[in-house]
Amino acid sequence: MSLFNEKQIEIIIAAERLFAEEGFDGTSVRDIAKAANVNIAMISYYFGSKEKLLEALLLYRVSSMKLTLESVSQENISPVEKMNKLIYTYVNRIHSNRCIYQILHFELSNKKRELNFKEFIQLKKENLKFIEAIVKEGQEKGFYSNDINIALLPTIIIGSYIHFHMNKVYYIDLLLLDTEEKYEKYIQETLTPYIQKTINALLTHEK
Amino acid sequence: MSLFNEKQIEIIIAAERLFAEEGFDGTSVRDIAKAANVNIAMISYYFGSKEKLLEALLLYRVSSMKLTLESVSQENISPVEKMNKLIYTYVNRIHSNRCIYQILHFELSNKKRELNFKEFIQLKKENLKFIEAIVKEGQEKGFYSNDINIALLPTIIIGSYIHFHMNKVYYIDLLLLDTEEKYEKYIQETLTPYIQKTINALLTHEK
DNA sequence: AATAAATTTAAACAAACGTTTAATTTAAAC
DNA sequence: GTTTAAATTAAACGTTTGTTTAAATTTATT
Repeated sequence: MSLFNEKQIEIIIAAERLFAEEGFDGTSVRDIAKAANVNIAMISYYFGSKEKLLEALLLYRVSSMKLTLESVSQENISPVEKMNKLIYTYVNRIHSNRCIYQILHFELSNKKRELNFKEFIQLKKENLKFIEAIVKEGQEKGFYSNDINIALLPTIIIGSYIHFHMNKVYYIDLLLLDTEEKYEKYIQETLTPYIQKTINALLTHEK
Repeated sequence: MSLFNEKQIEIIIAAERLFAEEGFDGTSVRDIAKAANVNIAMISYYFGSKEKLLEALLLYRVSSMKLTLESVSQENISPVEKMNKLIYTYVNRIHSNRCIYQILHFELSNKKRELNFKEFIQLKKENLKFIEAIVKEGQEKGFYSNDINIALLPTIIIGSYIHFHMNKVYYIDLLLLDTEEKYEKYIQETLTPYIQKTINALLTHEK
């Protein structure tokens, strides 16, 4: 059983796209109702308010983002390969969920609303544990340097991807990614391997 | 002669803080007028509209951000030291201008307003040239690998810093940075050196 | 088939929004 | 000191905002 019924999910999905594209304050409940093909009153009816709809959206997405890194850390491959797979999986997941990440980034750094980010912070902490396990395995097996700030590794991975995506307009201009296919291809074939290479270089780098 | 008079700059500065904290659509002209201690009508009087005030803010900040990396690339030090200094200067400048960067990141990735980002994109391209010059000098002198995607270097540098700052709430929790001093100190003494180390590892890393 | 509950609707609500007005005050020019 | 221009004000403008209402429709239960 899901937390939300079909109609509620339709509204959530429509709101997600609009919140990402226009911002929460830049989106009206009338916009959402039109995009979801429902009457304006349905948003209050199902969620109570526009802000509670945002909370429902966060709950819906964050809870669905759990448990994607666990399988990687249990595979029977070298720590270096594990790390590459983890970065690939991580970047892919953020890319697939880029709308909610965009919304989250705005809401995390803005003082307007008091939202509950505990679940999101918990998710980030759990992801960090998987990364930590792989790094420690790599250190024990002599692949990696012992002087690593593990807490900042996701900063580079996510930060690089998010910054690339947020500055899409600039990179389209600079790298001539004039079609959506070229943009997607660049993320898959250049950006992701580049992040993998960067993390690998950092982890194997000696003082 | 400045483009704006004192009163206009007061309004711009007040708007900058509010736009960063509450978002453009989350800030009303009445909020701005109150923060700048002027009558509501002064915003239309001086700038024409709220959106034109945002444009004025972008113009004001972007034009003041030019020419900070040039001096670094001309110093008589090794490419490795130059790169470290450049990253230090770069991160510091973004940190000092974090409000406008936050606004820019939202506006760049949002479809609501059609703003003129040409100046900002030009600034980024000029910064890239300085980075490129240092990397090529490092390659010629045998410090750096020849297999470097230079266009993506700022992605890591800025992306890591911005992501750290945007997720401040999370990092305060994770790294116990419970005072503003500790947060500032962490950026200076841990995050910036970490970014320097990462870039250095990537540049010196062999395939 | 009758009843009850859940869903959907159009209309209305007050509040807040960005902008404009026209009158007033302040500063500058002559 | 008078005239002209610039700056500032309070009030009002028409829209749009999120939310609620009460009636109508659909679905589920008995």
